Amino acid sequence: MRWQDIDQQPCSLARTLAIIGDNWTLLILRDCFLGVRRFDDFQQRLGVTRHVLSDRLRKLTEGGIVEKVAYQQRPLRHEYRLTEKGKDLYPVIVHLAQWGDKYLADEHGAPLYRIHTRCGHTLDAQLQCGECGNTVNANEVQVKENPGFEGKVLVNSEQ
Amino acid sequence: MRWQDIDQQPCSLARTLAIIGDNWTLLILRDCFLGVRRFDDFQQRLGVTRHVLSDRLRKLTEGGIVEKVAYQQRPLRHEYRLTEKGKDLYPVIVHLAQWGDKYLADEHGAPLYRIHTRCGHTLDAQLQCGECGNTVNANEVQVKENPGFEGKVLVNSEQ
DNA sequence: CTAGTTAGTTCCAATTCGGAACCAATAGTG
DNA sequence: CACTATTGGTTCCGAATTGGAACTAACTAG
Repeated sequence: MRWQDIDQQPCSLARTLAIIGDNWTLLILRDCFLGVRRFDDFQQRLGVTRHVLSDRLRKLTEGGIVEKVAYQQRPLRHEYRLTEKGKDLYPVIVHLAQWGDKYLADEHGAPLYRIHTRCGHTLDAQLQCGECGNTVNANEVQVKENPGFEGKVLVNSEQ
Repeated sequence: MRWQDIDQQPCSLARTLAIIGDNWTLLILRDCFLGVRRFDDFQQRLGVTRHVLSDRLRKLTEGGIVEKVAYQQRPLRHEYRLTEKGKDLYPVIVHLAQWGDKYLADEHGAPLYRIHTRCGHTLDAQLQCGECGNTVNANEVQVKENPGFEGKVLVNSEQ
């Protein structure tokens, strides 16, 4: 199977990764959340080649994660802004960054840190259940199959 | 810049993505969390070619996210199991899947759903601050630069 | 002896990437 | 006016990676 056909799979994660799962896209989103909006700024910060950047931004735009907004006429120029749909990916970015802070930081420590302005502390991101409000541990989650999608899962044995 | 040099960047997210950010790896991790452990099972479920799978599993092993465990001698055979470090990526997987459930499901709905066994409800994953216990919104987080890493960030303007 | 199982490796053609140059539309400078 | 800079791309080419298929190694079962 080719990677570009991965969105055909009956899996929400696979379809999500078809839009944002390739090599540069999550880094582009990191920069979006840091406020970067312009083509050349992305290109210089990331060091990605211009046609790959162009391709990824096109896919993000088609996926409704960012939108092109004209910020001037004459000459017409656009910038890329996160949509609400795009902003909903924030927990993914935070958890990825925090995992890197925890496991991959060098002797200088993490380059960035995040403050939860509401409580004033460094953000310690946790997975929370919106129903009961408790912090969720991986082993407290049970995966079930939607009847109608049979035989695509494997939920057996202790993980 | 080549993708394989991305781990040189002073960014936790970039270094994380150097291990798990390429095309198939997050799908491999999805299957890990569903209990898949064996080479051929990964291969058949994902449809990825065998040498790409081999390469990705090697990187995950080198990164300490999974470990090879012998499950039989004669002939010696190994399976791949998530380490604690790997299990710490669970929030990433859940948020990616939930985002797909919300935005990309087709008429049949999401193929899988997750139950928070502690409260019995469908898991509604939220970003939580471990310090204050509250649910965190993206605009309640302020990014600061670690002094010593100057000029790599861009925290201006409303996102 | 033959077939099957499992975890890979090897080979080749096709696709994608990295690097660099180039293009279009316009503004600013001398 | 000519020349340079800015911005957001596109085009080209050689190099690297991928997809698909076949093959290998080390056994076990019948």
